[in-house]
Amino acid sequence: MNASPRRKELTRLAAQLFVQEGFDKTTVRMLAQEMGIKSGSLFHHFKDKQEILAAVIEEGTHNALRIARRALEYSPTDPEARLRTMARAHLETLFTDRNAHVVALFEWRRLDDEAKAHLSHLRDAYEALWVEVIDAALEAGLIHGDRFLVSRFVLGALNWTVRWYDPAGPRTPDDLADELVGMIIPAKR
Amino acid sequence: MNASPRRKELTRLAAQLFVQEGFDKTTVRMLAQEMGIKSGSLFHHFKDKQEILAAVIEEGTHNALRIARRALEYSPTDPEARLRTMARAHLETLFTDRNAHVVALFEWRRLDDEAKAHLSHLRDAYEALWVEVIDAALEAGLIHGDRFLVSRFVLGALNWTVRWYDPAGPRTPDDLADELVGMIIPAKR
DNA sequence: GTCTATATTCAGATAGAC
DNA sequence: GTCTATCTGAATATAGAC
Repeated sequence: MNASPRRKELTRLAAQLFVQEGFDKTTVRMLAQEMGIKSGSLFHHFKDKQEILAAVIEEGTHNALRIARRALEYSPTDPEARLRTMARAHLETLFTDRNAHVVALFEWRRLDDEAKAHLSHLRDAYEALWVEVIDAALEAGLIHGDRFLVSRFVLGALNWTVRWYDPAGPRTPDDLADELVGMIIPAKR
Repeated sequence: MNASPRRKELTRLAAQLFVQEGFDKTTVRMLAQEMGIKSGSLFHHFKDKQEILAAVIEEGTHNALRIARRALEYSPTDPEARLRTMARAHLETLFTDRNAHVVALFEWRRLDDEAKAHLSHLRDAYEALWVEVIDAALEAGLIHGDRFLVSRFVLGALNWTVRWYDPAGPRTPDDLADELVGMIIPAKR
C-alpha cells in the first residue's frame, strides 16, 4: 500500500537480513541497526514485524513477476527459448535482483492468514506464467509429463539453488538456468 | 550418542512439531506438552534445545541413508531403475517414514557449527549415494549434464515437494518419484 | 524421570519528548 | 521521522524436592 522511498529502502534492507538470518531469528533491533535508526523508530514505518515481512514478500513476488514478464517480451518465441528465459529470470530475481524473492519463497509460511490471502493472487499470477510456458513446451513435444508436476519440479530445482549455489563461484545464474533446461530436454538434435 | 528408547520417542515427537511449526517457532513448552511432561523435565533428556534439533537431524539423515542403501540392494541394477529407486526412497523418508528427514533438510541452517561439523559426514554420505547413481545414469547416456548440477537439481525438485505435495491427495509419493525420473529421461523408446 | 518454582534474558511493541 | 525509556510477555534454562 504505502510506498514512500524511505519505506522501500527499509524493505530492501530487511530482505537482506531475512535471507541471512531467517525471519524468526531477525530481531527488530537488528533491523533497526542495519537501517541506522533505533528500534522504536521502526514502528513509525511498519505497524509490526509481520508487516515488514509482508512488504518484503510483496516486493519480492512483484519483482519476480515484473522481470519475468519483461524477459518474455524480449524473448524469442520458440518454447525452448521461453523456458530458458523463465529459468534465467527466476534465478536473476533470486541472486542478482536482491533477496526479496528469496524471502517470498522461503518465509511464506510465516505470513499470517490475512497477508497470505492478500498476496496469494500475486504468487498465483507468477506461477501461471510458468504453467503457460511449460504448457507450450509440452505441446511442442519438447518435454513430457504432467503440466502441474513439471512446473513444480522445475521450480523446486530452481528454488533449492538458494541453499547451495554460490554466486561468487565460477558459474553464473544463467549457466545454471541453461543447465537445468538442458537436463529436461532431450539431447540436442 | 545416547539413544534410550525414551529419548528416541521424544525425538520422534519433536520432529513432528519442527515440521509443523518450524524449529524457531516450536517452544520447549510445546514440545513438553506433546510429550506429556512439563518443560523442565525435557532438560533431563537433552542438554538444550539445540541438542533436540541435532538429534532429530541425525536421525533423519541416518534414516534416509539407511533406507536408500537398503532400497538399492533390492533394486534392479540398470541405471534407470536405480534412479527411480533413489527418488522413491527419498520421498519415502520425507513423507511416510516420519518427518525427521524433512527437518534435516529444512532446518540444517539452525544447527550450531559444532553440530554441523559432526553431522555433515552423514549428509555427505547420503549425497554421495546420489552422485553415484547419477553418474551411472550419465555414463549410460540416460541423462546428460554436469553430475554435480544434475544431482542438486534433482534433489531440489524432490525436497521442494515438501512445500506443495499433499500425501492425502490422489498421487502417491512413488507416483511423484516416477514422474520426476520420467521428466529428465528421454521419452520411452 | 518428573515435578514446581523461578532466574534470566530478550523479544516485540508503546508513549511521549524533540 | 527519530529518539529515549519502558512495559509486557514469553522463551530458554536451572535448582532442588519428590
